[in-house]
Amino acid sequence: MQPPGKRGTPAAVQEFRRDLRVLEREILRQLEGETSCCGVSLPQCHVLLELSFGDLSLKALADALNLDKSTLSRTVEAMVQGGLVTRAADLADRRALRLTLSQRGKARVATINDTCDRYYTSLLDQLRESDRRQVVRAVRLLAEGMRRLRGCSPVAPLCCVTAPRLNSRVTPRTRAATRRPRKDA
Amino acid sequence: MQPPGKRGTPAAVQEFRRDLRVLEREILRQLEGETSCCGVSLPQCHVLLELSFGDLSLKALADALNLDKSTLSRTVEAMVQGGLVTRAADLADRRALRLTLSQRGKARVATINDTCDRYYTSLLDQLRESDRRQVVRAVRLLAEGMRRLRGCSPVAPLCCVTAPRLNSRVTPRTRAATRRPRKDA
DNA sequence: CGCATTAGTTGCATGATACAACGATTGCTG
DNA sequence: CAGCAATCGTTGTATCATGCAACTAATGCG
Repeated sequence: MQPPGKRGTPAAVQEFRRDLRVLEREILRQLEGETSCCGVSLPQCHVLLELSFGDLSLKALADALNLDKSTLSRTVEAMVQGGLVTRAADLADRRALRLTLSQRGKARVATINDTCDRYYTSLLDQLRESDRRQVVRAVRLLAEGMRRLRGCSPVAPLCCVTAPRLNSRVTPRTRAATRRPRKDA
Repeated sequence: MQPPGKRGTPAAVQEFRRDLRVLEREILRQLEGETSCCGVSLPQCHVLLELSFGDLSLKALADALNLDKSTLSRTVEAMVQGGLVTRAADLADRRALRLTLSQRGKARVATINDTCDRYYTSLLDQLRESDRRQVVRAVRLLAEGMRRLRGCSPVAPLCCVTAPRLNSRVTPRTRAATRRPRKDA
């Protein structure tokens, strides 16, 4: 294993990396659980939260969530049918839609936020007062930092050369042959 | 909007919630970019990292990643065909497989880690020395805290009553009718 | 007025996922 | 030991989320 250009990644960073990975998985798992049990999928949840800050067009929403407009179109459709979102014609630009949270949508947002807050409260309650302040501040710093960094270079011009993306399409028939070498092996 | 049982979620928690949400999205975006550009999907990446700590059976892997064994079976299949993972019969228990990283797999892990480290380094480099130490420590605390909390109660017995999960299956034909109210409206 | 652009919808294709049914193996229990 | 339940992995099937491409409607610009 040749460390590619590794002029010694500090051990601290490596530990940090590991911790962040754990954190990522935990956050994801938590969000998954919360939202799915609140009756919306993760993307739907993101839409709700985004709209809770103000009305948006589909395009704006797609940009904000970094998703294709077609994807959002369908997601929103489901939410309209579910009575969480209202889709009205934008009077200024009749191509565009004006997406608004319905009362039910707002209530749902409140529920989600409440659930999250309860979770975060019990999370922070585990910690000592000083640690708690530190954690709260650090998360802010981290979020800001990542956001700032995103604007700049994609960090890795090296990485994109390496990779012949795997194909997870599987030819089912040939598979069995690959498997266990029968007892007689 | 009736605050359901809200005996006043502290403002600090609400801000913390917002920051964590940003963080979550940023982490996800970052990971997505890194791994997809390293030639593996996110789940594949998780498999690589998990196996980098030691060989596992498919079952163990599925448990570790909280995924169904069928899902993992296919994911692993793709990685075997991609030459990243070796699938050998477990001599002790011939039902089980022994999944191992190949040399290429190990190299890929190294690449991924290296890419991540470079990112995290530049992330931390943005910060003042004192902040940096705080952030590193806080992430550890947070990760540990979430992990600990996960063992206990699922936090929310309330939330699961509220939700008639939306159906994102869409009847395409009726859709157009719902849409814009023609100019003459 | 025409033509490029933009917003949204829809038709595909694909990837990730879960569940159920199944085959092979193991292990326990009578 | 014979038989049956449990376990591991594979495969069939269904669903959801997603992106791309093609299309329609509307805008805006020359």
